[in-house]
Amino acid sequence: MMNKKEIIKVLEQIAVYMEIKGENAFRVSAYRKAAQALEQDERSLRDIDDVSKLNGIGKGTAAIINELIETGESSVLNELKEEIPEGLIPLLKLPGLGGKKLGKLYQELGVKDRETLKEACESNRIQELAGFGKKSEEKILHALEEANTRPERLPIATVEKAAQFLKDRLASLEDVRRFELAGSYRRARETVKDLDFIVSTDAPASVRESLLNMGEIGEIIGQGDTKLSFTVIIDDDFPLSVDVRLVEDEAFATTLHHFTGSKDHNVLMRQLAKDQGEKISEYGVENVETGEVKTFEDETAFFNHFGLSFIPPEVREGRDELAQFPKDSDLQLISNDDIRGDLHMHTTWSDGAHSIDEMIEACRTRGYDMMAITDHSQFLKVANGLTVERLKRQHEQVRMYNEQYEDMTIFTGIEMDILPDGSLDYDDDVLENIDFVIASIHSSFQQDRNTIQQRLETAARHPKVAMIAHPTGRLIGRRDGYDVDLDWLIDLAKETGTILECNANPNRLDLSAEWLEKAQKAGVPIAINTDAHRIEMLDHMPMGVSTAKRGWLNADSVVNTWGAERLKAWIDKKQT
DNA sequence: GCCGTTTTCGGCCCGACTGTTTTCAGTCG
Repeated sequence: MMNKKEIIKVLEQIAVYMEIKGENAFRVSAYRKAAQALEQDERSLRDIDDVSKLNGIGKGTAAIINELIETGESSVLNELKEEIPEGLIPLLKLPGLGGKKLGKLYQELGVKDRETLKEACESNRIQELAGFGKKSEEKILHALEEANTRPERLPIATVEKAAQFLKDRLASLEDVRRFELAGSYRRARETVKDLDFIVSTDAPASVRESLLNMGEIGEIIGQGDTKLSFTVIIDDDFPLSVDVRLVEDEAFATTLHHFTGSKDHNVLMRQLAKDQGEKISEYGVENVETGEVKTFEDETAFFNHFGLSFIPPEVREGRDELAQFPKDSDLQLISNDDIRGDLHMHTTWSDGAHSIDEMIEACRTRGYDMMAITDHSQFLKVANGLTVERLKRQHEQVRMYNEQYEDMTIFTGIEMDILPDGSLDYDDDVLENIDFVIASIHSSFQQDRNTIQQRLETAARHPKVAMIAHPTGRLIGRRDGYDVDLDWLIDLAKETGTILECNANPNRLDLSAEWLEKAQKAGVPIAINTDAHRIEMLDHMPMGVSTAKRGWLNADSVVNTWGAERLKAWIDKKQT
């Protein structure tokens, strides 16, 4: 029997094949919408009695889904596959090639995969085709070469530096009135395709000039009056695509909203506008009857115009955010201002770069009133993990600092390894006097699910273990986590009163937004921590908060908002 | 293909830019 994920994939595949076949674009997107409807429904396939009741799934797509459930195959997809070579599918990802053009290349030149496309370019047959030319041919060849070297989406951690560089650059330009980084970066997706900047200026030509004269420009992809596309190369790395929109200040809010997306969110907003006789574009909201265009000072005013309150970019995914944020909404998603402390960080005692008091001062600067010093335990020798003796000495120091600072509660802590054999790295009597014990896995990732889960269960059931850190162990774009059933882990955390972490390091973001959402529903408290190994890494906190927002977490689900006393009471409760 | 007290047909978000044309289709976000 096919699972939901596989069915979603089939529907999306059908859409892609139809696109190349040259089917009506609305028909194509109907299949995508059906896939989306399935994806956004939280229920498992078994719990949905009639798929055609879902909004976006009708007679046709329901028949396909039911056929898949019954037979594991789709006759529609099978027929499409007979008709259209599979090798064409990945070619759709090449910039500049859509379904129409690819269909033509297939029909007229017999292009059926990368190789035949390359040959067609090299034998100069493409420029002969109506609608194509010399430039198209060169672009396709170029795109084919690029596709080998560049991944499609990049983990946000890898674009952080370039994003900061461009922000600094724009901030330094006199002709820039205000600007913002929009797109999926602003929505805090885990990976991004490019960086989208919205820039308010009265002198677009000057800003364009300044940007294009930066030394870090790779190639200019396109430029018009309001739009500028180029690649930047920061750090001798790969080229990263950047889109800049230059707008007059009165259009800034609507342009920012438009290019923050998501596409699906924009569609919802535009339908809402249409229902009240208006039309949304980058430039404002037009009254269809009078043609009058209204502009807004900021996004809040824009949302208010439609009877909504400000919808955080992180939840603009075209789900039910419009219904969740009416003007008088009392829904308070977690925000940066709610965070009162950071409960996972390292110092020079293990593999951190700064001393205990340097970290304390850094946390005070960030306005916190609680924190935990959590170095590595003895098992992690490469990280200079603390022996029992060193641990005790460190904690004496931490307690001393805790006495010293009246405005900060400093918990003694440890990030204790869960060993490959399933045991914990310290004996109970060592753990006895520690305020905040974190348990985590740093070794033997390849063990089977059962073994991994036994390790996690030992930790979660231990009365002194307050939290499990980076619960999946993944590194985005680099390493999958270990094998764990997260539904199981969330149930276990709920049963044992164990906090789960949302690790704010942009390489991790672990748990991810979708699991945070499930954890909150189950009533499991979440801690958002930076796992900082140096002072600057404390500034990853907003990435964690944004991830939490994507998971619709409210402030009360996040222990960082509780304050030291309430947190301590929660930990104590587990031990009794 | 889906949807609907503006409903069973005729829409389906909207606009910029490119390369091809010589007024526009295709692609993209």
